[in-house]
Amino acid sequence: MTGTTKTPSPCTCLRIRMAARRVTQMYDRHLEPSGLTITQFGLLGHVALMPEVTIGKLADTLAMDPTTLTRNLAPLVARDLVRSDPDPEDRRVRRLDLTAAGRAALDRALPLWKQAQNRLAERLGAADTKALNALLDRALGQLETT
Amino acid sequence: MTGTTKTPSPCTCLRIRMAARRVTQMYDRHLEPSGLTITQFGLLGHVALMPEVTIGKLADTLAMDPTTLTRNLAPLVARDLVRSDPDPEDRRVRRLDLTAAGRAALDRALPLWKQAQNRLAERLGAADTKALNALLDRALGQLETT
DNA sequence: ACCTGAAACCTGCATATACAGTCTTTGATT
DNA sequence: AATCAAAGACTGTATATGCAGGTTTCAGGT
Repeated sequence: MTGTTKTPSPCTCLRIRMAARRVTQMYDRHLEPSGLTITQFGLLGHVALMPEVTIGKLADTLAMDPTTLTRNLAPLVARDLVRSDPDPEDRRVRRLDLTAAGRAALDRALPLWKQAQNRLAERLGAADTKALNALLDRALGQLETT
Repeated sequence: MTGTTKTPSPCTCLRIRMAARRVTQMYDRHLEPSGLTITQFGLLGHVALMPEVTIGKLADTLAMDPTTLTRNLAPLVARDLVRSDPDPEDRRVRRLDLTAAGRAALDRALPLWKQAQNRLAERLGAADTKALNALLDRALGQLETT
């Protein structure tokens, strides 16, 4: 008997965190056969689209602290899905890239992610899904650098 | 130079997680003088409104795994802001309550939370804030028990 | 009284998150 | 060339999150 949530909490932060928990769980369950979490899937996807990206740049793109990104990359690097090599031009920075195994893992996970995405849209309805995405995008724009 | 987010990521999950990170950071910074995180503030507030609540019931209300709630309560219990006593009627369950110190901490933090809340509404605009809250509430309703 | 299944919570493990502080490297200034 | 400030990433610590599996307790059936 879940489902007796009686708290019309006035706090936007709690609400968005609650929703993030639920949505994350849903995506993680769909992705489970791939051995990736939604966070890891997102990292692989972004590295695929941004070859040679640095930690700082990617962290900025993801609104994630660079130290958090470093830790989140660790299991992917350990499993040899992502390469993180120092740039010979500027040895302060590291350049991220997918390995062949990383590309393969991403390809395997893609249909599972699509399933989750469809499932969510089904639950929320097309209109609400679209509206939610738009609102979150606007919010992210307004909260840059906080 | 934060602020060059170029990813109109099609993934609702990543978006909501990004927004949750940003919003959480904002609230945590406002709450910092109180020595509470927004999570801890939320727990104190809910325990205040639901005296004698059990772990399971509160976890359900917050869309949070009971094991997560147990861990999140630990620092509050350690600092003697929350009491977590076994129910004599049914010794499987624990009953949560605020201590006097917990009540005081909550009262001290309240104006800081209000500041954060106002600040967010200011950034997003009144209309978007309202719309976002409503959408998140609907989403949470649709995602019950996932 | 005994067994058994379910309920409620906890522990072990792994990932996710970020602040403060540190180390290395770079580039600019003298 | 020596110095020094800043950039980029990592480490230490602490909280946040949830799955798998375990323990204690309770309620029902025999």
